Amino acid sequence: MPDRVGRIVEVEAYGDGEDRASHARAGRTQRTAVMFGPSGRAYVYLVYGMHNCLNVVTGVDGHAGAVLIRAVEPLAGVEVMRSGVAAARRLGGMRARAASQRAPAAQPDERLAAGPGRLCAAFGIDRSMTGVDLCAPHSPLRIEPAPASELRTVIRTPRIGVAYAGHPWDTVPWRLVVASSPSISGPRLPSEPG
DNA sequence: GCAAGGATATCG
DNA sequence: GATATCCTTGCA
Repeated sequence: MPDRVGRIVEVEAYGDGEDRASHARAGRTQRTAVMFGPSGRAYVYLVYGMHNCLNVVTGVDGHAGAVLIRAVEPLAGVEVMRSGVAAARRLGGMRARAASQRAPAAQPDERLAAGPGRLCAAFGIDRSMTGVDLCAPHSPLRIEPAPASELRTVIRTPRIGVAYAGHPWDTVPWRLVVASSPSISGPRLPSEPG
């Protein structure tokens, strides 16, 4: 029985070298090698020097592809998640908090993993997880299909934080969101696609 | 609105 | 070997 369980409520798809927003745009490098391997493996990278982001490798072996997990709705193990998030914030926010003398704002349970960096902190995911088989029964990190009774309506939007990639990569609707979830990232949901 | 933070890809 | 850049976050 895993100590932490959550429902994935927000993802983004990233392609191969054609996709200017994908890490695979530079071709196969040491960092992105796993993106070119068999699907179902984890690809974890560090962004902005402090946040880990979890991806699931997709596509045919030999071709790059990944799905970034952007938000998870906690279902079990909330206390463990909370301690993980608190620990990550101690590392990142020491200076700012020392200046303000204030305790960090409390996070409601449903927001603990609302964001790619936060879900990694909540689940204790870092780059050492890269290569883990997310489909294997005994992996430390697993993704399983939800029961039919828990299926949710999903909408599509453009991806977040990829303006640098330019047209059309900053507008392709490759972000999939469970709009009804309180655990999605960002201040609020963009307008639904027409 | 913006700084923090470190690995990475790219250049010289 | 140096440096611009980045699939973010939390505080001002």
